Amino acid sequence: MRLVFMGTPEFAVPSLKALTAQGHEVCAVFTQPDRPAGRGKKLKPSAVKVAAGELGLTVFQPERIKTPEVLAKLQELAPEAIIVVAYGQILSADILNLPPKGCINVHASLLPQYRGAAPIHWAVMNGETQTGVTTMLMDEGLDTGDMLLKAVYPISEEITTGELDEALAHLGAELLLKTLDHLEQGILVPELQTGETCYASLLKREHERIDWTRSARDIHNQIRALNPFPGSFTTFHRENLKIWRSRLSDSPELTEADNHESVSVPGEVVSVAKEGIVLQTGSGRILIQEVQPAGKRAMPARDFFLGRRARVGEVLGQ
RNA sequence: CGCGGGGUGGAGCAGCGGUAGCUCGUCGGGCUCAUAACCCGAAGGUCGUCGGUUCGAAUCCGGCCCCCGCAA
Repeated sequence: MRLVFMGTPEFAVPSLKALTAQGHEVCAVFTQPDRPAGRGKKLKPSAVKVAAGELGLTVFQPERIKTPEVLAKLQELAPEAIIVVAYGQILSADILNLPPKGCINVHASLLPQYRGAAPIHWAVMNGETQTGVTTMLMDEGLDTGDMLLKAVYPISEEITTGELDEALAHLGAELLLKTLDHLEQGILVPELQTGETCYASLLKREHERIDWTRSARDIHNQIRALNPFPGSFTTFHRENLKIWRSRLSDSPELTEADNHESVSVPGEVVSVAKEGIVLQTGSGRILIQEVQPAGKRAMPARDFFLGRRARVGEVLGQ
């Protein structure tokens, strides 16, 4: 099928590669313009731009997609369908109506749950036990189009957003191929989104700070939800400290610490063990395994606390 | 030139002008039914790099390389 692909981050790359590998004709790739990123405000190309370059595809990076020039270009390209995977710009009705077979979007959640920008982060943050990917026929709303196909994926207790993102990116790519296949066969049955919906908004700085009065499970979910980006943080000795990895159960140190009946306040260091350090929370205790102090690289929590001479009884987040 | 922190034995840190120290790890020995616990001992460092100041620099000054936090 003759297609135009629109996508930006790493999540979209497997879909793009799958399309070309399957023999679809990707006549153009649209992605966000290179943005200043990293320390020196250097311009950085998007993951999709890099992949498209490797595949030898034509790339367009309009600052705004909703211009007459871009519309004219799309008309000239005359795709049968436009594939959109985490592009980052809202398409106008003119574009949505342009391809005869419509605009198809791959979204990283089981719609109508977690519409919006950060569906994976929020699914993990909220402690969901499963999520998935959905393909839909785009309309003018935010992830409100009629659903085409879905694929379910479990969220284990230890998986991080980064790991889940990668898994769903590949699952999404497969689902996209299947969707196009069914589309060509004419056996797709678009399904209206009904029932309970929720939105996954962009993360804000306050979502990153750890509130030690919450439960150990909530905090663990937060930590893995924000790994590998942007990270959860707390403070120690008045410095910011990112927490990258934690564990709830299956730890001798944890169960042993739980047996002590000592009174601890949320955020207090209960013990320093081989696997990391055990902290008290508002409900239960959590093992912190990997941390990163400001200006340093990530390191085992044990190394950090030994080097900084942390003691049992000190309190984080103050 | 966006703001800022840092590069010291295997790891994490301290030292900030006078021949390098702490915790952990490692190795050897001891205690113990046993141990990731405890005790004794040992090995291991051109202090990122180049140059300058000085009687003398990890420590002061300048260049370069590398790592990271914030902001975008």
